[in-house]
Amino acid sequence: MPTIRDVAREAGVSISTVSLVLRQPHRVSEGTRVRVQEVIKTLNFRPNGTARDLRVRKSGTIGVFLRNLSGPYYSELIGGIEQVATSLRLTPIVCGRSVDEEQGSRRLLRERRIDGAIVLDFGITLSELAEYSAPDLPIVVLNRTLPCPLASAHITVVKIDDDGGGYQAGKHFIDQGFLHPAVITGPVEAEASQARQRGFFRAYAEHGIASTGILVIHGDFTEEGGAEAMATILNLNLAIDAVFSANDQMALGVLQVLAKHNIRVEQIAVMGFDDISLARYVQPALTTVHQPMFEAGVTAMKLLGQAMMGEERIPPRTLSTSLVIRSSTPKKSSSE
Amino acid sequence: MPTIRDVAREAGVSISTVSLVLRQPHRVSEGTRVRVQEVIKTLNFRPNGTARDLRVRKSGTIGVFLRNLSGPYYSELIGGIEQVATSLRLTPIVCGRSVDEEQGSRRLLRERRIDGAIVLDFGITLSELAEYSAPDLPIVVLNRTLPCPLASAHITVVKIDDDGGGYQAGKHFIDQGFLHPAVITGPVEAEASQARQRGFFRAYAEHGIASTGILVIHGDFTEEGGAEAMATILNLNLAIDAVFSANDQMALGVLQVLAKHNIRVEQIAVMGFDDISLARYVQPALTTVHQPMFEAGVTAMKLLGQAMMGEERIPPRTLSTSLVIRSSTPKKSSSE
DNA sequence: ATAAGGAATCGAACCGTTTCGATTCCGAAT
DNA sequence: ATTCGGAATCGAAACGGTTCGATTCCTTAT
Repeated sequence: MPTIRDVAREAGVSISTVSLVLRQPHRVSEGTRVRVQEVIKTLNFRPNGTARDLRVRKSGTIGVFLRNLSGPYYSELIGGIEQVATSLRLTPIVCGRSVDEEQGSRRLLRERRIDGAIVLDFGITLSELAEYSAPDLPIVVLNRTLPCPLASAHITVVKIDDDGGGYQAGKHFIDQGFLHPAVITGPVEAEASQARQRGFFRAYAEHGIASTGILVIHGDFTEEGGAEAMATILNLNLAIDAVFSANDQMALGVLQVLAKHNIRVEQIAVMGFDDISLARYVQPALTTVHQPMFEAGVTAMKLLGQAMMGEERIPPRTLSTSLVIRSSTPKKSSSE
Repeated sequence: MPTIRDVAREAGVSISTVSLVLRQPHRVSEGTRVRVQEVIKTLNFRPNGTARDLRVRKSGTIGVFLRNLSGPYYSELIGGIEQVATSLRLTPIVCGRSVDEEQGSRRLLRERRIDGAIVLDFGITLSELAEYSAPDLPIVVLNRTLPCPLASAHITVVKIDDDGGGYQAGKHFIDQGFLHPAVITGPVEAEASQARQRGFFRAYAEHGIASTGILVIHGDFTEEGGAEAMATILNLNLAIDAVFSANDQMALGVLQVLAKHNIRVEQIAVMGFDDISLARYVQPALTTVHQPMFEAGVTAMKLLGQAMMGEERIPPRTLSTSLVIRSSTPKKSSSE
């Protein structure tokens, strides 16, 4: 692999001239410029990015850290990020959950191989992020709440209005006439599902139904977990007429259990959260709360861009959800 | 951000000693070792990866280049890659399709920021890859055929047996009694779909049915494309009893059109290819040919690992598909 | 007491760029 | 003829680590 030195020698100019040809061609006379460019072509010289990074102290690269790479859920998010990143001349590189402490996302952060990061993987704690973040390595965190005074001047939060989404869900249930719902929430450490549940309760509270009367059971955000939770609920033999699941995946499990017991959504309605693409396809199609992932990607990347330009203490953004009504929540026939 | 120099000064040792503490602790006496480690901790020193990369001429990083980040299809592949990569102490970073020539995957390749690559994005041509590949930057390409003599000593191919999969599909149709199939294939430039179609034809040929009697129509691998293709087929008003789609996505579109026209799979059976997770969920559940993506990831990463150890001209690998029979291909009732 | 050998530590070169300040060169202005 | 100014080019110092060979310092054998 030829270096800039080889090119310089071959073209009979100094190293700095070659560099100039590469970065600020207008500063070099036409004669030498074309000569150098020819040598570059014939030697197939490509400047070493690592060396450049070291010298200019940045990489033109940002990290996107996901929990796992699955689902069109993320692909939309990344689509949004990429759209903005391209216009900022930045290359996003994405990493899945880092199992190994020494590899993956944490390594990129620790070793400063990136100029910024967008973090969704909730396996990376806020205190870790606070430690890694710096003026030249700002971080945007998705879907988390920061302890009240911004932990670090270089961390920005973009979140979905989970509480509002939960409220929309509750409101919709009430509108359809479901007054005896049960809730399948996520793991306790998942802030998002807490908020969803809170909003859901609020809607019912406004309608005069106290949360104390609503059964809550914890799931683990997986399909199987949702199924188990639903089975547990059925065993209790309560008079419920609807189930709100804190994410779509679990709602899928709920639908399966219901189908197995020959219970129709007219008897027990089901609602999810997220609007994963599967939601549209299952039978009956799942009513759910849509998360604006593409918009989240765009917003996150824009804010990261600003932070990379030096802006500090960027205030958090909250994006609104929207209701997607499908067939799993049919209006309840008049009689209660 | 402190550098190794700061640590050295603070700890009263030379730079080389600090480096030694970091990389080969056993070579440093216990006393200085703990002292240096303490300074590292208090200064919160983290070695700069870029500087290290430059010196040792590698990054411990490999690129995974996808066409788009969507779909659990890829998440399995990446799962396989990550599993092996971790054991090799390598960090995989994934990039979507690079729109901009100056950004994304191409930049990582060109600027040698990675030590190896696994390429699925068929937007990157083989000749490009041949140009980028080198002893210290081997590449594994998925699902492509190389022009006969290996184009480069540092490119390895891992592919799915598309032809075999197509054959399995054809065989299954025949077994179920469908003797008048139509085929919805992919874009002409997609080698894979050609091979699938070829295998499919072979099965029928063995059963005495010539490919000349089988209608073929081109789709674009999307759901809408599949729907359009199916609509076209229906308009022709032919006496077909089954449709083989070169991928699941298009098959989904086919199912929708069929449903809209109130045609049941008992009249026109449908089969896809890929086994995306949706296939299990649609109504009726889609019979399809499963691609071993996880295994593909594992294989690709293993071979890349070998190539990175210096092995050259690694022969291509082909992985077998398997049939997943669901409800979209019910056995045809005796009468033809 | 001295030589030999091993452990601990160090100095300096090096990786491949960018960039700042200096130098050369040339034509125009005085 | 001399000075001046700008354009073109260059030399050398970074950037922040790793690593090789040299040096220092002990301990042990002679």
